Amino acid sequence: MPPTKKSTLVLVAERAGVSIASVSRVMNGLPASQQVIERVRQAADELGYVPDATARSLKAGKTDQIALAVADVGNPVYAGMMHEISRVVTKAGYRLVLSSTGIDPHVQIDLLSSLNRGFADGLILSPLRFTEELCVQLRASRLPIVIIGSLPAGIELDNVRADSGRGIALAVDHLVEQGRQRIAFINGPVDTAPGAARLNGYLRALTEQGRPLNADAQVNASDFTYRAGLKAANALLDQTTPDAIVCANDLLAVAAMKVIFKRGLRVPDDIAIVGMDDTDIADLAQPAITSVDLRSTKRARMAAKLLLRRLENPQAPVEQVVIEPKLVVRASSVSGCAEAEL
Amino acid sequence: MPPTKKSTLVLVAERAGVSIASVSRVMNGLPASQQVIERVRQAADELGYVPDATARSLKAGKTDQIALAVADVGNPVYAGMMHEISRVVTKAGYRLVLSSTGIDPHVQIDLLSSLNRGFADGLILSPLRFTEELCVQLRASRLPIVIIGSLPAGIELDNVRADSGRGIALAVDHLVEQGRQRIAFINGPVDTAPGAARLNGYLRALTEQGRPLNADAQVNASDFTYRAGLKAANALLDQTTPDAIVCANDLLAVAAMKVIFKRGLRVPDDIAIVGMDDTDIADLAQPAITSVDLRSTKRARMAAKLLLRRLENPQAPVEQVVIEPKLVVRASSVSGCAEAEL
DNA sequence: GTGTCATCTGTAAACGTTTACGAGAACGTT
DNA sequence: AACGTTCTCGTAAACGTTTACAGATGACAC
Repeated sequence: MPPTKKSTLVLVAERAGVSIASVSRVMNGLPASQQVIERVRQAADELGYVPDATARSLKAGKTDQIALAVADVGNPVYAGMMHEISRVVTKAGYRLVLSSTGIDPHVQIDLLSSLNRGFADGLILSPLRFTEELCVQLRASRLPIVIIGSLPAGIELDNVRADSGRGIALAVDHLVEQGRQRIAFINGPVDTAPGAARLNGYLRALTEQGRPLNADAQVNASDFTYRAGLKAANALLDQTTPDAIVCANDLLAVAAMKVIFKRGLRVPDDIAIVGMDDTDIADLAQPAITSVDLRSTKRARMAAKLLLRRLENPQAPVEQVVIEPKLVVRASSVSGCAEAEL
Repeated sequence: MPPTKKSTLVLVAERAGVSIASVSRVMNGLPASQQVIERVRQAADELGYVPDATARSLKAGKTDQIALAVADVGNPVYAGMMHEISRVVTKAGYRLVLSSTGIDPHVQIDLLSSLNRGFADGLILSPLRFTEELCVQLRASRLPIVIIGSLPAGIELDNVRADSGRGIALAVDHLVEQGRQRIAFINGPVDTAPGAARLNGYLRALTEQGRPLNADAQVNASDFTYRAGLKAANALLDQTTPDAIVCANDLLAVAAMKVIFKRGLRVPDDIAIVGMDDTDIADLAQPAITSVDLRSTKRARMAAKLLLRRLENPQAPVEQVVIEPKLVVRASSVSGCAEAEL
């Protein structure tokens, strides 16, 4: 199948009757006489020569690769982020190396140590949990790292995060405005960074609105997935009867809605629903789901740019960006306008 | 931020008072005296030594990287495939380099030529269109390539594809069985490989069922996306009144359903819907959408395994796998059982 | 004809590994 | 004591580039 064996500078040089240095220069557009240029071009064409990326990397001390590590490639939020990051770094001439770390922090630690082997020039990391060991490795890394998500104290890295607590507050305030009284909350696991922030935002928002905190009104799904959401929603509706549910992401929201329908209740008439992330799913659902836009593609773009900036200038001051969430109101939370909204 | 400068074999060797060959041997677990092992270990620890991936690649002639190129990372089908491929190749010790090629064949051609630079050991490619130039490059590649999707004649590469034409036929047959009379079709662009196969399947299935081929009953969305689906569905319903619609993927199906609702019609009572790909979206929709499962994760897994096999044994005979589609029946196509299905 | 300068090109070192080869040591056998 | 084995370890070459340096050539002015 391979038509010819791999050809190198040496082979091209022999065929062109010049030194390898000249070949290298011609290939890189450095000054050379017209005659040498032509002979090298021809020899290279005839041999189908392409310079070897590995050798070049070794010499140059850079790989032109950027590593991206996210918890779950299957999650549409992360998929969208990947897409955006891929776009930005590709335009800057980098390749993207993908790691799906899952929820286990150990995989991330392995990743960090192999990053130090220099297979990439930098890393964009979006960790769900921070263990002590992970923090140690983060501090010890010799290569630039940008974190998507909030950082524990004592780690000075470029990062960009959404204020998801504030996002939940937007949702709660909106529901209060709509006259909802019993606002429940379906969260993901609270031992993750996003889970903790969202819980925090929910409690704070209710308090600020002068609402009682009712333990029954809050359940935690075992994961940020649709299937976990079905179980959580059933548990919630077994133990209480809310007139609104805030969900920690859109998958949980659509699961909640499914459970509500199955129990013969209506959305938004009986129960209003608000999701989070503003993915396509919120828009596709029937009725369309009000959702807090955490600007995931914007965050992804910023993260990529922060990393590119640091690769250019390793001495740049650490930058920490917080992106404001935005509520996108759709039919699932506004009584009486379900049809108008469509 | 970087705590120490990068350390190399030479530095470790100096500190341990041995030769670099000994250090290399110890690091790779090759035989050495107890004394040398201990001195090297200690020196390496003190210096925080980790072997350099690039240098190792150059010497070994392999990168331990596999490239994956798909049209659109944002599409949930591809996201799921990526996830699966990532899982398989990671377990085999490879990293995954991601390329989002978009719909432009030129990006793929660039990718192929840079693949010949040797930044990866092999490639998994899922092209939407085959241009002549792409075929030339595919034939000329020195590195193993596995194609996901069907191949034009004259290209001998490992590949794994779904019989999506047959999938459409399954959908049509199912709808006929359900007593539907006017079965319309919302396809994607027909100048793509999947679009052509699906159109073909639709026409053949109708013919085999002895149904008339009605030009009005078929529209092509400009893309396999939700937004394009809305326009296509509106166009379709403006020009004809089907009692069933087969859609070339789930996004188009959910778009069609949205349009149907907006026009005050019911699913499945007035119009039955069948999608394709059997993504989460089909399951989440309300009502849940019957969908043809093209086994994308299975195809992805097979593709990854084919590539791993070829990397082990470059001489292995070319393998071409066709995966049979399967119809997953849900509420959107079965009259009167909408509630039962939930 | 000599000196200065610019321009082009080849030699060789370097990037950080792995590994073939051979030298030497340790040890047992005769 | 001489010899063969076995084991350990260092020397050096190799992987395919880039690039500092110096040598060669020619042009030009004096």
